[in-house]
Amino acid sequence: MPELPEVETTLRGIEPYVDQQTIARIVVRNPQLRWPVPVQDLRSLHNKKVLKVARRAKYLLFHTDVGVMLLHLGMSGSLRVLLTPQSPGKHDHIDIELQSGVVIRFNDPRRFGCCLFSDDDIDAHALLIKLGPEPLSEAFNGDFLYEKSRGKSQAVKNFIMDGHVVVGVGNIYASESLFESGIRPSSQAGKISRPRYRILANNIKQVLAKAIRAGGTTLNDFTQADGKPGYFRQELQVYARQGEPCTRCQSPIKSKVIGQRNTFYCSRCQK
DNA sequence: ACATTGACCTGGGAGC
DNA sequence: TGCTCCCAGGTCAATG
Repeated sequence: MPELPEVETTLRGIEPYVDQQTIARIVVRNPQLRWPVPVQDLRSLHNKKVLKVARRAKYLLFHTDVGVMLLHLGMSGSLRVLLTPQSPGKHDHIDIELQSGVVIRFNDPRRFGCCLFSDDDIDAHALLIKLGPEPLSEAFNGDFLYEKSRGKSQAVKNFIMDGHVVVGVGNIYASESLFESGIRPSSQAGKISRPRYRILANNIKQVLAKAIRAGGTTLNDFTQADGKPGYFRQELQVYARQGEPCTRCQSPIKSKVIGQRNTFYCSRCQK
Protein backbone atom coordinates (compact mmCIF):
# COMPACT_ATOMS: atom_id res chain seq x y z
CA MET A 1 0.00 0.00 0.00
CA PRO A 2 2.31 2.66 1.07
CA GLU A 3 4.43 4.26 -1.57
CA LEU A 4 6.70 7.19 -0.88
CA PRO A 5 3.93 9.78 -0.27
CA GLU A 6 2.22 7.52 2.24
CA VAL A 7 5.44 6.84 4.12
CA GLU A 8 6.36 10.53 4.06
CA THR A 9 2.87 11.38 5.35
CA THR A 10 3.33 8.85 8.12
CA LEU A 11 6.71 10.32 9.01
CA ARG A 12 5.28 13.82 9.27
CA GLY A 13 2.39 12.53 11.35
CA ILE A 14 4.54 10.81 13.96
CA GLU A 15 7.52 13.18 14.01
CA PRO A 16 6.08 15.74 16.45
CA TYR A 17 5.37 12.97 18.95
CA VAL A 18 8.61 11.05 18.50
CA ASP A 19 11.42 13.51 17.81
CA GLN A 20 13.58 14.05 20.91
CA GLN A 21 11.25 11.83 22.94
CA THR A 22 12.44 8.94 25.08
CA ILE A 23 11.30 5.41 24.32
CA ALA A 24 9.92 3.79 27.46
CA ARG A 25 9.70 0.36 25.87
CA ILE A 26 8.87 -1.44 22.65
CA VAL A 27 6.20 -4.11 22.86
CA VAL A 28 6.26 -6.79 20.17
CA ARG A 29 3.09 -8.86 20.10
CA ASN A 30 3.85 -10.68 16.88
CA PRO A 31 7.51 -10.91 15.82
CA GLN A 32 6.66 -12.73 12.60
CA LEU A 33 6.77 -10.04 9.97
CA ARG A 34 8.64 -10.28 6.69
CA TRP A 35 11.72 -11.05 8.76
CA PRO A 36 11.69 -12.01 12.41
CA VAL A 37 11.57 -8.91 14.62
CA PRO A 38 14.80 -8.78 16.68
CA VAL A 39 13.05 -8.44 20.00
CA GLN A 40 16.22 -8.70 22.03
CA ASP A 41 18.00 -5.99 20.04
CA LEU A 42 15.03 -3.67 20.38
CA ARG A 43 15.33 -3.90 24.16
CA SER A 44 18.49 -1.85 23.88
CA LEU A 45 16.30 1.06 22.80
CA HIS A 46 14.43 1.15 26.09
CA ASN A 47 15.00 4.45 27.89
CA LYS A 48 16.82 5.84 24.86
CA LYS A 49 16.00 9.15 23.22
CA VAL A 50 14.96 9.32 19.57
CA LEU A 51 17.50 11.78 18.21
CA LYS A 52 15.88 11.88 14.80
CA VAL A 53 13.16 10.10 12.87
CA ALA A 54 13.72 10.06 9.12
CA ARG A 55 12.75 8.37 5.89
CA ARG A 56 14.99 6.64 3.35
CA ALA A 57 13.07 5.16 0.42
CA LYS A 58 10.04 3.56 2.07
CA TYR A 59 11.87 2.86 5.32
CA LEU A 60 11.27 4.87 8.47
CA LEU A 61 14.42 5.23 10.55
CA PHE A 62 14.38 5.91 14.28
CA HIS A 63 17.85 7.13 15.23
CA THR A 64 19.14 6.77 18.79
CA ASP A 65 22.66 6.88 20.17
CA VAL A 66 22.76 3.08 20.45
CA GLY A 67 21.42 2.23 17.00
CA VAL A 68 18.65 2.65 14.46
CA MET A 69 15.28 0.97 14.28
CA LEU A 70 14.12 0.43 10.68
CA LEU A 71 10.44 0.15 9.96
CA HIS A 72 8.89 -0.74 6.60
CA LEU A 73 5.12 -0.69 6.11
CA GLY A 74 5.08 -3.35 3.40
CA MET A 75 1.82 -3.55 1.47
CA SER A 76 -0.69 -3.06 4.28
CA GLY A 77 1.14 -1.48 7.19
CA SER A 78 0.37 1.75 8.98
CA LEU A 79 1.43 3.65 12.09
CA ARG A 80 -0.97 5.37 14.42
CA VAL A 81 -0.30 7.92 17.10
CA LEU A 82 -2.28 7.00 20.21
CA LEU A 83 -2.62 9.84 22.70
CA THR A 84 -4.66 7.74 25.11
CA PRO A 85 -4.46 4.00 25.82
CA GLN A 86 -6.32 1.77 23.37
CA SER A 87 -6.58 -1.97 23.53
CA PRO A 88 -4.67 -3.59 20.65
CA GLY A 89 -6.50 -5.10 17.71
CA LYS A 90 -5.79 -8.25 15.77
CA HIS A 91 -3.00 -6.90 13.56
CA ASP A 92 -1.45 -4.43 15.99
CA HIS A 93 1.95 -6.12 16.06
CA ILE A 94 4.23 -3.54 17.66
CA ASP A 95 3.86 -0.62 20.08
CA ILE A 96 6.54 1.99 20.59
CA GLU A 97 5.71 3.36 24.00
CA LEU A 98 7.15 6.77 24.74
CA GLN A 99 7.79 8.18 28.18
CA SER A 100 5.37 10.97 27.34
CA GLY A 101 2.57 8.41 27.39
CA VAL A 102 2.08 8.53 23.62
CA VAL A 103 2.10 5.18 21.84
CA ILE A 104 3.12 4.68 18.20
CA ARG A 105 1.27 1.56 17.07
CA PHE A 106 2.26 -0.53 14.05
CA ASN A 107 -0.59 -2.37 12.35
CA ASP A 108 -0.01 -4.66 9.37
CA PRO A 109 -2.60 -7.27 8.35
CA ARG A 110 -0.51 -8.91 5.65
CA ARG A 111 2.76 -8.77 7.60
CA PHE A 112 4.88 -7.88 4.57
CA GLY A 113 6.33 -5.05 6.62
CA CYS A 114 9.44 -5.36 8.74
CA CYS A 115 11.00 -3.98 11.88
CA LEU A 116 14.77 -4.32 12.16
CA PHE A 117 17.61 -2.93 14.22
CA SER A 118 21.08 -1.81 13.23
CA ASP A 119 23.94 -0.57 15.39
CA ASP A 120 26.19 -0.15 12.36
CA ASP A 121 26.42 2.65 9.83
CA ILE A 122 22.83 2.75 8.68
CA ASP A 123 23.71 3.97 5.19
CA ALA A 124 25.69 0.75 4.71
CA HIS A 125 22.79 -1.49 5.73
CA ALA A 126 22.22 -4.35 3.29
CA LEU A 127 18.66 -3.21 2.55
CA LEU A 128 19.65 0.42 1.92
CA ILE A 129 23.11 0.35 0.35
CA LYS A 130 22.00 -0.61 -3.13
CA LEU A 131 19.00 1.67 -3.38
CA GLY A 132 18.74 4.37 -6.00
CA PRO A 133 18.39 8.09 -5.28
CA GLU A 134 15.43 9.77 -3.65
CA PRO A 135 13.05 10.93 -6.39
CA LEU A 136 12.73 14.39 -4.84
CA SER A 137 16.48 14.93 -4.69
CA GLU A 138 18.53 16.74 -7.31
CA ALA A 139 20.47 13.54 -7.98
CA PHE A 140 17.34 12.21 -9.59
CA ASN A 141 16.65 13.79 -12.96
CA GLY A 142 16.05 12.97 -16.61
CA ASP A 143 19.71 12.59 -17.45
CA PHE A 144 20.12 10.07 -14.65
CA LEU A 145 17.17 8.02 -15.92
CA TYR A 146 18.43 8.21 -19.47
CA GLU A 147 21.93 6.99 -18.62
CA LYS A 148 20.67 4.32 -16.26
CA SER A 149 18.23 2.92 -18.81
CA ARG A 150 20.61 2.40 -21.75
CA GLY A 151 20.64 -1.20 -22.84
CA LYS A 152 17.57 -2.14 -20.82
CA SER A 153 14.80 -3.98 -22.60
CA GLN A 154 12.32 -4.08 -19.75
CA ALA A 155 9.15 -1.98 -19.71
CA VAL A 156 9.72 1.59 -18.55
CA LYS A 157 7.11 1.09 -15.87
CA ASN A 158 9.10 -1.74 -14.32
CA PHE A 159 12.26 0.31 -14.69
CA ILE A 160 10.98 3.26 -12.66
CA MET A 161 9.47 0.93 -10.05
CA ASP A 162 12.87 -0.70 -9.44
CA GLY A 163 14.21 0.60 -6.15
CA HIS A 164 17.75 0.11 -7.39
CA VAL A 165 17.01 2.74 -10.04
CA VAL A 166 14.96 5.23 -8.03
CA VAL A 167 13.14 4.66 -4.74
CA GLY A 168 9.59 5.35 -3.73
CA VAL A 169 7.75 4.94 -7.04
CA GLY A 170 5.20 2.18 -6.55
CA ASN A 171 2.35 0.86 -8.62
CA ILE A 172 0.04 3.85 -8.27
CA TYR A 173 2.52 6.65 -8.94
CA ALA A 174 4.26 4.78 -11.74
CA SER A 175 1.03 4.72 -13.75
CA GLU A 176 0.22 8.31 -12.83
CA SER A 177 3.66 9.67 -13.74
CA LEU A 178 3.70 7.87 -17.09
CA PHE A 179 0.26 9.24 -17.91
CA GLU A 180 1.35 12.80 -17.10
CA SER A 181 4.36 12.24 -19.36
CA GLY A 182 2.47 10.74 -22.29
CA ILE A 183 4.62 7.62 -22.20
CA ARG A 184 3.21 4.14 -22.75
CA PRO A 185 4.07 2.01 -19.67
CA SER A 186 5.09 -0.95 -21.83
CA SER A 187 7.69 1.03 -23.80
CA GLN A 188 11.19 -0.40 -23.59
CA ALA A 189 13.18 1.63 -21.07
CA GLY A 190 16.32 1.60 -23.20
CA LYS A 191 14.56 3.11 -26.20
CA ILE A 192 13.17 6.24 -24.58
CA SER A 193 14.88 9.50 -25.48
CA ARG A 194 16.67 11.86 -23.15
CA PRO A 195 14.06 14.64 -23.54
CA ARG A 196 11.25 12.26 -22.69
CA TYR A 197 13.11 11.06 -19.58
CA ARG A 198 13.48 14.69 -18.53
CA ILE A 199 9.73 15.05 -18.77
CA LEU A 200 9.20 11.80 -16.91
CA ALA A 201 11.59 12.66 -14.07
CA ASN A 202 9.89 16.01 -13.59
CA ASN A 203 6.47 14.42 -13.55
CA ILE A 204 7.54 11.79 -11.02
CA LYS A 205 8.65 14.63 -8.77
CA GLN A 206 5.46 16.59 -9.29
CA VAL A 207 3.10 13.66 -8.81
CA LEU A 208 4.86 12.55 -5.62
CA ALA A 209 5.01 16.09 -4.24
CA LYS A 210 1.34 16.64 -4.94
CA ALA A 211 0.41 13.33 -3.34
CA ILE A 212 2.42 14.21 -0.23
CA ARG A 213 0.52 17.50 -0.01
CA ALA A 214 -2.74 15.52 -0.14
CA GLY A 215 -1.61 13.17 2.63
CA GLY A 216 -1.12 10.21 0.31
CA THR A 217 -3.58 7.91 -1.42
CA THR A 218 -6.08 5.78 0.46
CA LEU A 219 -7.40 2.93 -1.68
CA ASN A 220 -8.65 0.68 1.11
CA ASP A 221 -6.94 0.84 4.43
CA PHE A 222 -4.13 3.37 4.40
CA THR A 223 -4.49 5.91 7.17
CA GLN A 224 -2.36 8.83 8.20
CA ALA A 225 -0.91 8.72 11.71
CA ASP A 226 -3.95 10.56 13.04
CA GLY A 227 -6.29 7.98 11.52
CA LYS A 228 -7.49 10.13 8.61
CA PRO A 229 -7.32 8.83 5.04
CA GLY A 230 -5.09 10.34 2.35
CA TYR A 231 -6.89 12.54 -0.15
CA PHE A 232 -4.91 11.92 -3.35
CA ARG A 233 -7.28 9.25 -4.55
CA GLN A 234 -9.57 11.87 -6.04
CA GLU A 235 -6.61 13.28 -7.96
CA LEU A 236 -5.74 10.00 -9.67
CA GLN A 237 -5.91 10.32 -13.45
CA VAL A 238 -5.59 6.68 -14.49
CA TYR A 239 -4.96 4.35 -11.54
CA ALA A 240 -7.97 2.07 -10.94
CA ARG A 241 -9.97 4.07 -13.50
CA GLN A 242 -10.12 1.49 -16.29
CA GLY A 243 -13.13 2.03 -18.54
CA GLU A 244 -13.62 5.61 -17.37
CA PRO A 245 -12.96 8.47 -19.82
CA CYS A 246 -9.47 9.92 -19.95
CA THR A 247 -9.50 13.36 -18.34
CA ARG A 248 -7.69 14.76 -21.39
CA CYS A 249 -9.13 13.01 -24.44
CA GLN A 250 -12.19 11.14 -23.16
CA SER A 251 -11.15 7.81 -24.58
CA PRO A 252 -11.54 4.96 -22.09
CA ILE A 253 -8.65 4.24 -19.73
CA LYS A 254 -7.15 0.82 -20.29
CA SER A 255 -5.67 -1.65 -17.85
CA LYS A 256 -3.04 -4.25 -18.56
CA VAL A 257 -0.81 -6.46 -16.45
CA ILE A 258 2.85 -5.51 -16.81
CA GLY A 259 5.44 -7.26 -14.67
CA GLN A 260 2.68 -8.98 -12.70
CA ARG A 261 1.20 -5.65 -11.64
CA ASN A 262 -1.95 -4.06 -12.95
CA THR A 263 -1.17 -0.98 -14.99
CA PHE A 264 -3.42 1.84 -16.14
CA TYR A 265 -2.97 4.14 -19.11
CA CYS A 266 -4.64 6.03 -21.92
CA SER A 267 -3.84 4.43 -25.27
CA ARG A 268 -4.47 7.70 -27.07
CA CYS A 269 -2.48 10.08 -24.84
CA GLN A 270 0.38 7.69 -24.11
CA LYS A 271 2.55 6.56 -27.01
C1' DA B 1 24.39 -8.48 -15.78
C1' DC B 2 19.69 -8.63 -16.78
C1' DA B 3 14.75 -9.90 -16.68
C1' DT B 4 11.12 -12.63 -15.07
C1' DT B 5 8.79 -15.42 -11.65
C1' DG B 6 7.68 -17.16 -7.09
C1' DA B 7 7.22 -16.30 -2.45
C1' DC B 8 5.68 -14.18 1.75
C1' DC B 9 0.32 -13.16 4.21
C1' DT B 10 -4.52 -11.64 5.22
C1' DG B 11 -8.96 -9.64 3.99
C1' DG B 12 -12.43 -8.19 0.93
C1' DG B 13 -15.25 -8.65 -2.98
C1' DA B 14 -17.22 -11.29 -6.93
C1' DG B 15 -19.42 -15.24 -8.51
C1' DC B 16 -21.77 -19.50 -7.79
C1' DT C 1 -24.84 -18.17 4.17
C1' DG C 2 -20.92 -20.15 2.67
C1' DC C 3 -17.53 -21.74 -0.39
C1' DT C 4 -13.84 -20.78 -3.96
C1' DC C 5 -11.23 -17.81 -6.58
C1' DC C 6 -8.98 -13.55 -7.53
C1' DC C 7 -6.98 -9.30 -6.32
C1' DA C 8 -4.40 -5.77 -3.52
C1' DG C 9 -0.13 -0.09 -2.09
C1' DG C 10 6.29 -4.15 -1.80
C1' DT C 11 10.47 -6.30 -2.68
C1' DC C 12 13.75 -10.02 -1.88
C1' DA C 13 15.43 -14.60 -3.50
C1' DA C 14 15.65 -17.90 -6.89
C1' DT C 15 15.72 -19.02 -11.63
C1' DG C 16 16.73 -18.83 -16.47
